[in-house]
Amino acid sequence: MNLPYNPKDKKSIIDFAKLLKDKSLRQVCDVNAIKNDRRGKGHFGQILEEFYFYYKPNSGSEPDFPIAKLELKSSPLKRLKNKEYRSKERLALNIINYVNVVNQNFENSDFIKKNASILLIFYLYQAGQDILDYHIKLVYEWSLPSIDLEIIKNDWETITQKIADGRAHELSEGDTFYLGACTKGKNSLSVRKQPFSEIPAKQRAYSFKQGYVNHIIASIAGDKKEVYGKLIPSIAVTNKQTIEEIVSAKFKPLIGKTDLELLVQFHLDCFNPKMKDYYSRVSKAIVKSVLGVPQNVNVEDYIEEFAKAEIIVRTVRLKENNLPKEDISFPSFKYEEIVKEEWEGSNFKAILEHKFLFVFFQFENDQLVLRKVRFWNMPYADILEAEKVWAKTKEIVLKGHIVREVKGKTRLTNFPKKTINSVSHVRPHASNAADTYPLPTKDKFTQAKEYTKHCFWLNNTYVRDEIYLR
DNA sequence: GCATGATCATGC
DNA sequence: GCATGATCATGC
Repeated sequence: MNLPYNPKDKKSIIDFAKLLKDKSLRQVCDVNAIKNDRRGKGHFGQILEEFYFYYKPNSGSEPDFPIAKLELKSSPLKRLKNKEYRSKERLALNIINYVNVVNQNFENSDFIKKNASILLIFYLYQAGQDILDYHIKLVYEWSLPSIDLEIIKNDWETITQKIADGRAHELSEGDTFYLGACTKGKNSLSVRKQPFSEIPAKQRAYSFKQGYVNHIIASIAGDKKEVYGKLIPSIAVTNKQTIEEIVSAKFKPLIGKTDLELLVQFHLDCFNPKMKDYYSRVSKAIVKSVLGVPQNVNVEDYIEEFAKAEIIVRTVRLKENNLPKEDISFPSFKYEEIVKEEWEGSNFKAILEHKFLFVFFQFENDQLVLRKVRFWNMPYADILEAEKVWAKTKEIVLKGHIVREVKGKTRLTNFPKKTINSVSHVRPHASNAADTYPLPTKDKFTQAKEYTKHCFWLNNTYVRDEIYLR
């Protein structure tokens, strides 16, 4: 068959791909040849390969166009309320071959062979729409930028080291910054062999984190009228220095100083100690000053490396006995959503697989002292513990067994308590009792169709033992 | 003193 | 108006 492009010539492939811009699959492919069972979620890329570029999908370690050394990737965009475009998800790359990778180094790895140069095709996802009608928005050839290479190499080595340690089954996306190891496969039963342990490991693929994909989108969209993400000033990660090292170095001279000393040092004189949220505001302001972030923006939105890695910054006040004064809350969950989720795709697991930056202050003679700064992500065993809390919560909502008893103004619930699990528990997270989300099942005890918003919390004892003291 | 339920304050 | 990060209040 005569191809409409030359598969040995990179430019020819890219030129042909550019014709996809502002089109849909229906407009460029022979739709009648596509079977109905190929039209579901996840088939966009396969249809593109088979019915536009005319080659059979492959999953070898070579790129899709081996001679031109070009990999083809398509991925969905979403549109925000403010009309800006963002990546809908992480960008999944090649499957990690646990057995082979331990004999490779970064430069000659399957990852580099496959993804050094990628032909990126971004389309706008619209719920309910036939995938044949998705609008193709961006077509671009992209290669690993040198500015990110050091961090990505570090990430690759972190993943490889864990496999070499016989801990492939404990991999988590939170282990790394830009390049993650995301689960891949139909469900948690998709496992494969690892070289230094008998334990089967979940199948995983390299992936660029969503925040990193947003950065790619912003850089390739250039000065387009439609906004595709944001370019953020960098804290200038210099060669051979990790994000951890840079941030630690910035905080190091300040460890042991009091909140008042730090406020003076950074000319932050606008905080009234009588304000209810004084400490959280002071902590945040200090963190911003240390990292060079203007006071009116979020750290996560301003620092390029934090945005790309989707690092979550949390400040914690410890009591003199090292116990955090409060547990740590997350956004409230919607009852109607959690009952439809599976653990693998759940919001809670997604949060727990993030990289966190914890900033610890501690009370000392009624003063607050900057004690420690720590990058952290949840170890695999603890994610399994959190899963129990999540599963129990889902079950309770599903059965409508939330309320156990009403005592005056207080309702006792069956949600997992702090004493049940070492990692996490469920508590209200609302403006007041009337601040509710609808229930999928009427509550058996109160007959209510809605219930006060709740969220998952990290136990303060867990934060003390596993994040602060460890 | 802590666990659990309830609520606050801000910014977008 | 509400999402988010956080703190308050009360009973055991």
